[in-house]
Amino acid sequence: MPTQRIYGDACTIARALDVVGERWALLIVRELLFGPQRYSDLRHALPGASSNLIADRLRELDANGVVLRRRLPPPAASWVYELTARGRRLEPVLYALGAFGSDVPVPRDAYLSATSALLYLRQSARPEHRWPVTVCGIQLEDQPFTVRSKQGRIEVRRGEPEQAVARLQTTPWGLMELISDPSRLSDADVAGDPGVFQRLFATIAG
Amino acid sequence: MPTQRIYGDACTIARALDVVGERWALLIVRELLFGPQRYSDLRHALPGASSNLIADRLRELDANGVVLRRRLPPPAASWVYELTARGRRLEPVLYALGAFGSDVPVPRDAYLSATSALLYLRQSARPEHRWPVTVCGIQLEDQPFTVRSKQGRIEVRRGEPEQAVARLQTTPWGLMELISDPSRLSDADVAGDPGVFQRLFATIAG
DNA sequence: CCGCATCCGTTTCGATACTG
DNA sequence: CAGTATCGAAACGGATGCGG
Repeated sequence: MPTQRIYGDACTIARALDVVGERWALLIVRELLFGPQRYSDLRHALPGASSNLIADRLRELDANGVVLRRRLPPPAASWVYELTARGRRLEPVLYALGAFGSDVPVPRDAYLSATSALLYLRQSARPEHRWPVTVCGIQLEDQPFTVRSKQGRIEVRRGEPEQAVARLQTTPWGLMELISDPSRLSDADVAGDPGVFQRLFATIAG
Repeated sequence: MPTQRIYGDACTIARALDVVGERWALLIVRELLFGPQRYSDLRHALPGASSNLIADRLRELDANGVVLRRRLPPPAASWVYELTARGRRLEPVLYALGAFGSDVPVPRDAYLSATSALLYLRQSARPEHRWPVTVCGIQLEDQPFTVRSKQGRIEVRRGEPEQAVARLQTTPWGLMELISDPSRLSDADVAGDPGVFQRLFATIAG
């Protein structure tokens, strides 16, 4: 049963929290940033959230126009949740929270989703502006992502890349380790040119 | 009794929410943006929050280095809460939320705090860059604020201005009305040059 | 009066079990 | 796979109490 308590405060900050202030809501939005996800994908990405909570939040977010429940084309025939245009307007909120949270200690035995690891990569890597556009694939626990470094930025989206100069397969924590110590790339599961990842990860300070 | 639940998620977004994700936490931070506040001031600004909630949140925020509990100098001798440097790092989070929340409908019978009204003014007024620095005072329900328009921006802080070219006294909702219809300034309680407010409010579209 | 603490009914959360 | 159903535990919301 979705919650419906509100702050009763006219401030835009409080009104935003009326929509995404309940527990787990913003983490569900986070998981949808790089593309649509099924209910079971969300459960896997948010192992600490109970199933009814995720279902309730999705209903609320749907009712508030933040996410959309959509049926996949025939062969798949399952349902996915994806961000609406309004939902994507939460991106700056997530980035601001991420900047604040970077010096909050990591809890013991913390889980790390594939999306979270790639958000970290996206946020901290600074490819040089003069580098050519480069497309590579990163697969984290069977979830394929396309990573494109382009004009000083990184774009990430779910799905296999069409043509990639390199592909890396690892886990979310494995990716974090490779980022903090790119020399381990020599032991990693890389197809194609490992130098692409070497150069990209080397732009990350710390 | 302060809450102790955490997401157990290594993502910086989730870690931020471990600190400020509980109900009312970010609204307390909002109320401290323009200067220190006493416990009773916070209760007045957040009438929907129960007393134990505010006390619990302040303890949590204190324990997490977001706010500081400080004794005022002798004549006053009371306690105030103020943002730490870390707490001020939440400003971008609040602005991002405010931007998202601006198209969420205002709840019925919503309350509006003095801070919220001035955040709206600060966020939407666009004084022209060539205008001279102007200091005015705005008093909202006995709470004095100093508003300084300066190089295309507005700075707000709690307290009486030292020397102001104009002073306005009204309520938070009264200020919102004056912003939406500056012609009503002729009926407002203004001392000094009303043109200052006229020009400032006229820069707000809508 | 201020600054909380305590009490208590209600809501929400978290964990697990269950169903179409 | 995609959710419901259930239930104990925790958090919230409102009222009241109480020492300084």
